[in-house]
Amino acid sequence: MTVKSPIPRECEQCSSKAKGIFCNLTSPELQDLSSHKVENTYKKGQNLFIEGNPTYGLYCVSHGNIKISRMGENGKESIVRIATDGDVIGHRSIFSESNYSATATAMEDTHVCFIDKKYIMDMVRDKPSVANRLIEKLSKDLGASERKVASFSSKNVREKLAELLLLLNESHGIDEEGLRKINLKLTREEMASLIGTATETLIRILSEFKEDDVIEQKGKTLFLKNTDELMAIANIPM
Amino acid sequence: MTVKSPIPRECEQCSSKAKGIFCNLTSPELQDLSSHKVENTYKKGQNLFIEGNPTYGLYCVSHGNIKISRMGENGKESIVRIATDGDVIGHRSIFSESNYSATATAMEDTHVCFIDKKYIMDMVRDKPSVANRLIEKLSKDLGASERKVASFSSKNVREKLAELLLLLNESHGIDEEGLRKINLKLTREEMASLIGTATETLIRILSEFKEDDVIEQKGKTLFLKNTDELMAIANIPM
DNA sequence: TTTAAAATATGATTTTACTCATATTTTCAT
DNA sequence: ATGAAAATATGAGTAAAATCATATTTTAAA
Repeated sequence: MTVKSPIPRECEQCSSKAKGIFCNLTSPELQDLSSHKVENTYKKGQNLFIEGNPTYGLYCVSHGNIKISRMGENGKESIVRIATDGDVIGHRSIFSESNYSATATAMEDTHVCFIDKKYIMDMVRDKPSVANRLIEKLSKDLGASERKVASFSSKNVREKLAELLLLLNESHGIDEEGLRKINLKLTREEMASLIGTATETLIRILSEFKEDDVIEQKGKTLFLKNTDELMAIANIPM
Repeated sequence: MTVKSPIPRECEQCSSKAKGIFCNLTSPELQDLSSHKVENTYKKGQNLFIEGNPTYGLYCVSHGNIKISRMGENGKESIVRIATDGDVIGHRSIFSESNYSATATAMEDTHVCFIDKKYIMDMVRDKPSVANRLIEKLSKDLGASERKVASFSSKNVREKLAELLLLLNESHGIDEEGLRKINLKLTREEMASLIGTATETLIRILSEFKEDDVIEQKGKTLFLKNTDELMAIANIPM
């Protein structure tokens, strides 16, 4: 039995603080934010919001992994990204469209803080640091998204999968027994959806990677054994 | 000989104003902006900036089409988008990375205003309306980019091409003889690069569209004859 | 604990799109 | 105006990945 680290009740202690858009706020400002947030827990499979619904505000992930996905016209789910501890969700939608363009689903039991749209809007107007951090965050998100488009338009599945494993390593990787463990439970179908390929194709190439000793699989969990080789496969310059 | 509309010298008259991030500024503020901008003309093929170069500031397209492209690891160009009259370029890079992630190339003789990074930064800090518009713009750009990722991961070339034609219609389409004319000179190679496919494949499917009377080609210019059909092909709900 | 359902895995076949080849047309520089 | 280069076009062969089929393993529910 492991000792769980307690979930912080105050924004000041929250993992979202450093990564998020509130990192430059003063203590009193954070306390005000704290008093305006609404804490929520979601069980595995529950939705924070659904594609097409009107936007209510911003979500800060305090603990847990959340799947952001779109439903394609063909009925197939396309996963946009996996948000994790400290990530902010919904910040794009509240500033561009009136409705969410994707669905957010808890991948496990999750602790999330909700901040009302109006409070955020006021903050962006009154606190330059928040506006600035938000601009920075959106810019980085856009950069990442454009990189993804570039990958999708020039890479084959093998290259895209290698790239995905490296990205998951950055967002969810932890050290374990000298290897990098992808600390995230994903079905093969979900992995396939992240790179826009068929589940069977993904499984096949994953098997090739195992064959080539680039990754290892214990149960459902993936371990990276050779990130340099993955970089080479993904065509990422070092 | 056609009568050219004069290119405005003042931001207040500029086509960038309405679309851009400065639309809520007062007259004196616009005049100050005007006096800080640097006007530039670029001949066809000249670069505004190059991928990897440090960022200097923001570019407002007053007149002309500008290609934003990345060089893939495989040596093939991947076109991110085509910016046109009123568009802003480089706003993402100056707020996230220190270097441009793409190259901007004039597709014809072009008139562009350059605004220094520091001036923009100060403005974003001091004028909430500018920060707000910028946040909105980045949010919309991110939305568009995420839509593109979704398309790329679920659509085949035929669907992507139909979608591209519709997008070009929105950004560059004009009415002519009851049809929609794509008012933009693109080589087939460039069109292919916009949707991440091989040039030959693009030409083939374009021929199918001609066959099916969905588009028409006069010289190098494309005309859309049946946008509803294109929507159906692209799987875009009406 | 047993059983049904879901997920993983692998093979066979088909489809899609890429590559290579080559012909024709268009564009551009001299 | 003319020739070279670039762009467009189309065919043939190949490669990549999707689909369909089915077996095995894992997971979760009764």
